[in-house]
Amino acid sequence: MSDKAATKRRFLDYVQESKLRLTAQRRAIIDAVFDTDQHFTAEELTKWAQRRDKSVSRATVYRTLPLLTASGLVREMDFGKDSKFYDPNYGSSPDHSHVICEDCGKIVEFDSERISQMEEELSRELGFTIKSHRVQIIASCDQFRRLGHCDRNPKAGKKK
Amino acid sequence: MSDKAATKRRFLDYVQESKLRLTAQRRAIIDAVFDTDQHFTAEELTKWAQRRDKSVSRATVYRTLPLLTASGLVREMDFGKDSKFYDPNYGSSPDHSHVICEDCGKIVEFDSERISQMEEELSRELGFTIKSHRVQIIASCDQFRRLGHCDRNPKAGKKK
DNA sequence: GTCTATGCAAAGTGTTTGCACGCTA
DNA sequence: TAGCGTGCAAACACTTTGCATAGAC
Repeated sequence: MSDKAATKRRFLDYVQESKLRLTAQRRAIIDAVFDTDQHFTAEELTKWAQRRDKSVSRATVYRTLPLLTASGLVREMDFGKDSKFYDPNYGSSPDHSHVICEDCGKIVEFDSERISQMEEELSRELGFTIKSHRVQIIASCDQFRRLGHCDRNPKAGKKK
Repeated sequence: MSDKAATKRRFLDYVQESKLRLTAQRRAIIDAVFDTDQHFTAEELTKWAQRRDKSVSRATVYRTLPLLTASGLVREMDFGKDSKFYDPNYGSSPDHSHVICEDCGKIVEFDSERISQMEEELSRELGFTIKSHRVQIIASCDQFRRLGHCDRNPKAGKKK
């Protein structure tokens, strides 16, 4: 989990290889992305990046996000909420899935080799080649229900 | 799969119980929903419903969709596309998941008890009570790649 | 007759884009 | 210097909502 620095370097390499220019704004956005383990929205990322460089605009964030996902180091996710979420841990562990807690609002990652087994089966049965999966488990939080708060998310309860 | 009629009746019961009014528009929308096995968007549903009753407006469709999902007979799904999809087969088989094919555009359903096994494990490990899941397998279509078309979807290839 | 449901059009929301300018390579 | 990248604001696509009217019960 602490190979964030490596992931960031990998992205910088990607920028160079792709003959993209490393602008101050992109730097701020990248720093913001690889400084967190949390899943974030475009709006949150904008805020974080602007903290590092006030000149970063929403438009640039939106234009940079596809680069991040194209590089394979950030994954775009859709939880059925209003806006998309982005997962900065994709580079270090590409195969994880998510538990989304309705009570404490926390997104928890998990790995499961069972999913790959299932996919192999499906692949054979249905004549598809599996490219990727999106597994989201919606849960409620035992601790939250018991105690009214949850260690996983100090801010629990807030509704946006 | 042919208990569509039963599912529709269940929904009509739901409408009565909830003291909702059974208007001509709602009837048209419901008929349209339970006349298909396919996953659909709000726009498609509007079109189908209008074929039965020209007076159905987009607004009414959007106002009716929450009723359909609240009744538990239709599921809202988010495939990361622009608009949401709705699954009319939820009432008859609540636990299925989806394969979304990038080539032929088809959405195929599958059941897997492996998922429930996995969920039980997670529940224990993480202290969550699992409420539901959203499992989407993104695939490419073997037949489509080989033959340039796919039996699953005659319209294959069309982009929106 | 009451009060929910509707159509219309306007407003919202998150995201994308055209344009002229700025700045990296 | 060439041309990609940027901010701004307008444009977009989907969805929601305010309002006056229609119609189910």
